[in-house]
Amino acid sequence: MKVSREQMAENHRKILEVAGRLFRERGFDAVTVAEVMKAAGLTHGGFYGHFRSKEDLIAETLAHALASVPGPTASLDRYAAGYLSPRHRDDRAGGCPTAALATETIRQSPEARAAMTAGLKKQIDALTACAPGDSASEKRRAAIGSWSAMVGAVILARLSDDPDLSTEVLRETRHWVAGTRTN
Amino acid sequence: MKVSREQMAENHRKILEVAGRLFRERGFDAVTVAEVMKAAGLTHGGFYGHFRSKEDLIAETLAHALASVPGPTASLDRYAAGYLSPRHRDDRAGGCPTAALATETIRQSPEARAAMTAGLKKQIDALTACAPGDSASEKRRAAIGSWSAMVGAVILARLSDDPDLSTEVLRETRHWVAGTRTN
DNA sequence: CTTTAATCATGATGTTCATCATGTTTGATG
DNA sequence: CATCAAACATGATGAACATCATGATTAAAG
Repeated sequence: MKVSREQMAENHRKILEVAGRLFRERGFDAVTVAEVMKAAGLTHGGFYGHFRSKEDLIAETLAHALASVPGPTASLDRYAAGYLSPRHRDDRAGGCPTAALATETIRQSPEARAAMTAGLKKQIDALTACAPGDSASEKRRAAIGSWSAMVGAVILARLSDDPDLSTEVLRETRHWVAGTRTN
Repeated sequence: MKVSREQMAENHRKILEVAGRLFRERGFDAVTVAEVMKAAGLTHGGFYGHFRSKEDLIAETLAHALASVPGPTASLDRYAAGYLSPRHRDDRAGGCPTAALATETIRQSPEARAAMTAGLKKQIDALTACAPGDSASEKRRAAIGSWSAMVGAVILARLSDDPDLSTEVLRETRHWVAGTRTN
């Protein structure tokens, strides 16, 4: 059952798409290759025509997901408001790959970590461009500190089983980031 | 081969200890029950005399590890300097359980998440006590924002495969946390 | 239109693991 | 010191899963 060149490219993209959602939702280990393929509308046997291994899928999926996520454009505060919203907290499958998979990606393949590192650099640069500060180094410091706080806050907010504490972490971190000295 | 009451308690403690290190190092899924028991100097069969299941072990291990980790005592800056040190970044097995296991604990049992939530509350309270600020709410905000930034920064620093970027994230976040308006 | 080879489906295979069944030793109890 | 049961060891068991082998279908190329 051969398919057209375009259909194959579309299948490949679909696999990355559903794998991205499944991984963010349930983690790398809990998601099976067969499950990813099924969610993509295919059978598990065809997987190895697209990827060398599950490890390979993970690395490619991370690169794809990090490239798809919208970065900051306007002000840092505006971006933080969206990132630190309950909406984002509750949408693991569609949200920031870093906040969803950070601690487990540390133990993945060098390729997976490289994809994450590239995403981190891109994000810091984008945040630096719209960060407050009088000098380039001040802007970069604000970008790095704010990004650390945003990622940490979403992770902590998701971790808490106390809804009040969870939203408090988001809200207070947002105000804290906005209230940083150099604005 | 029955052992004394004290020996059994010691074995139990040892299991929690080695499980804590192994989980932080390699994650929940990659560590096997047999491996934990072997590292504790026992065989895998005896495991179910101590715990109902692996899930149970995870929850108890988290509670144990979070209780063992030293919290902030002196100033917030002083604590941040240690937490955001390369030494802590490079010691996953012995470092902060939250920074090591946060994103995967979100998908664990309610008991495991409850342990993490309790740890988070304790940490926020301890940080609030030594945070800068003119009012109680300012102190608490500084505690929450700083803690989010600290956890996020260690996770990002571990994620990066670029050593320079990694230490930059730690250093800049430390200065950024120290330079917050209310000090 | 014929040939070729790529894409996917179906159905193993072998391993890894959590969990359990059973046996053995020996603290604890009186 | 005799009994009992707890704690651990040894050795299954059965399920889950990544990966592979093989075959069918059909785009693509000439």
